[in-house]
Amino acid sequence: MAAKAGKRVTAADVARSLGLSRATVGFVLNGTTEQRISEATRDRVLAEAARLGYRPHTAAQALRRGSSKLVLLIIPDWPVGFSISECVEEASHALEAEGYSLVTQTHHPVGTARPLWELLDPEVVVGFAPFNQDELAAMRGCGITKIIPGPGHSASPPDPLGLHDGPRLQVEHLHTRGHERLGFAATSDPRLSTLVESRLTAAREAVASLGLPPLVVRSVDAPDTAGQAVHDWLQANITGVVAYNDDSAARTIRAAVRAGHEVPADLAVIGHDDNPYAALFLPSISSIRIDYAGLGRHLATLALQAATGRPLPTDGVDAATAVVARESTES
Amino acid sequence: MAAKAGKRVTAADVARSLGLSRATVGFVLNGTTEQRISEATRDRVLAEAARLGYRPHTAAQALRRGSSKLVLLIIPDWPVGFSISECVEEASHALEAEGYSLVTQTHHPVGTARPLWELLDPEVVVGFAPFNQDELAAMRGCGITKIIPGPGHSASPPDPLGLHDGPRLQVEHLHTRGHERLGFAATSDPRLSTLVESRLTAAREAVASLGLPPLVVRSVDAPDTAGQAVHDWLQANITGVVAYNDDSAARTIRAAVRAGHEVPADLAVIGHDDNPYAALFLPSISSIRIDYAGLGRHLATLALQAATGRPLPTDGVDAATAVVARESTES
DNA sequence: CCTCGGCGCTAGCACGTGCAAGCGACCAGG
DNA sequence: CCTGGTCGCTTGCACGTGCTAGCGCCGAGG
Repeated sequence: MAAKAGKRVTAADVARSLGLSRATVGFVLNGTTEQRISEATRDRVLAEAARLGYRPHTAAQALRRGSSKLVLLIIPDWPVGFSISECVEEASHALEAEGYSLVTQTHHPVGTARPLWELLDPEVVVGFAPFNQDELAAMRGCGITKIIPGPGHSASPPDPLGLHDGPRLQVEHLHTRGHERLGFAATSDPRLSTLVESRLTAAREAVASLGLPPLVVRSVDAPDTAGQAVHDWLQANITGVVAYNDDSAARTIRAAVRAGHEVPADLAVIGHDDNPYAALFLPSISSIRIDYAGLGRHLATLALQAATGRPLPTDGVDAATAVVARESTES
Repeated sequence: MAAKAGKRVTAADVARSLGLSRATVGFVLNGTTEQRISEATRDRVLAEAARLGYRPHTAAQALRRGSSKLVLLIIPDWPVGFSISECVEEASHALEAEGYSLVTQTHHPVGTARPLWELLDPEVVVGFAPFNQDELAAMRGCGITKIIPGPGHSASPPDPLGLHDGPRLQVEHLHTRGHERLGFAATSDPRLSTLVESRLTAAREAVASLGLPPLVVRSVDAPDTAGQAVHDWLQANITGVVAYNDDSAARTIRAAVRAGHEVPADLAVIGHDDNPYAALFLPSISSIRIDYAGLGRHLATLALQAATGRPLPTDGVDAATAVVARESTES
């Protein structure tokens, strides 16, 4: 059944075993339509390949064809929780259907580990947030040209990470609950800066379009700054806080409760990302649920589009972001 | 400076540009000691390679040398939080020093995405928990023989994930605080079963060695089962709960507080993994901090050992697990 | 019977690299 | 002047695959 111990089964082994040429085997296994192969031969080859446990040598394929059929997904070091794996799973699936494979790397900004694009030379590199100039330069230096989101399309049109929809929903949720004066809980963590900025901007737009007074922005990283932030907000008659994510929301709530205030009576707070801990918190935290599966499919479509060139019907983005209402905004 | 647009710079390009043979270039770039190369030539080659921006073609190297120099780390889909990236980063670093690279894949058990070992053919596959029979069979089918933890060494001697130290520390921590009758908060999530079992076993051993009454084990997955668990524990005069992880701890605390009890006065709870949210919870959750950096170095050592064959001095495992005492166990 | 076309298959090159074997030049010793 | 050895470099093969060009055979048409 299996091969002799330790040796790899090659297409040549299959050919030899059948008394055919290696080319024929290659044609069958690749399903080449250029070349006509009789039904009988095709079946024999497939059966023998299966019997011997033939696996194409990826490195040889990549060498010959010049492309690795790999897509590298750079995952930021955010505490986005494990829901991201659902996104990865879905994207992998969609890519596999086209013969591509997904490799992920969590990018540790402070670290110096060599980025994977240097040695996997993937066809496409996909990120959740735009890459900075240094990263772009490094990729170009490795001959990688297909990058998403590219410098061209500054923000991917369909808004992959709910950069606009999420904050808008947060603001609208608080507004419907009667909150007019809103604060924004940010973090000063530099590695999050781009995403914080994106979400803050989106929240500002939502506030403006509703005709509400401008957001009062504060950082809530450490307990003391969070306490100060809560103090400032209440001083300014803020009654609702849009948090950058569930972590910021938790910090805000913690500081408010510790200062003797009631959540949501004195201060309503809504987070973002629907981290699993949001539901466990006391009080449980209202949040924005992101459709990670849809996001994964979307990213895969983008990647395939870039890889193959053909535009692929962008069959309606189905990444549905939604509010999950919990105790931190409901009485 | 850089290459002509779109074309890859090969060792042959460097050689041609200098009027040397490709072999010479290869010897210099590989630092081969078998072959003597004059200092002058060596410098010229290195300079020209740098000038042209030469990058070895990984696929070609892998093909020729027969090994991919890749280590695949399978990360379980646990909500272990993002600290795991520190572990990955550290392991990458240690592996790079030996010319190996680390690729990670979060294993989504319910998913059907093809495992990466099928197409990267890594030299070693490393996991946090032992692999099951199906996975082992699949790997062997792809010709992967070096697997950690292997079926041979059932549990890696130095206890990578704090499988023994962590639970022992939890029990001892509660015991020092005067708790004699202890409960164990588990989860019935099947994908966590192996780790839960490991930690439960370790906790039982610790309890036994201290001469305490046996652990009362309950699941705390859903709010109602958690409520029942808390009820059972208090009924049995349990005063301290060892939680499988911080998530279980949070669920336990939530249920206790909701039932009108005080934490830690009525029930002290200690979690595991020191998830970032443990410190934010109300009350903040005592936990076990794992030395992820040390764990990463350790895993890298194990992988190199398996890859190269030479035993590599296991220079003292420095993975230090420690208790982080917080409000959920301190008055 | 000869020719011609198509079907089914094969010979062989190329991809970029690592490395074994070999080859010319130079130098010292006899 | 010849010989043997070493240094520095080159020729060339192998890795496993994708795919182009071509080859033999067989049946049909003239």
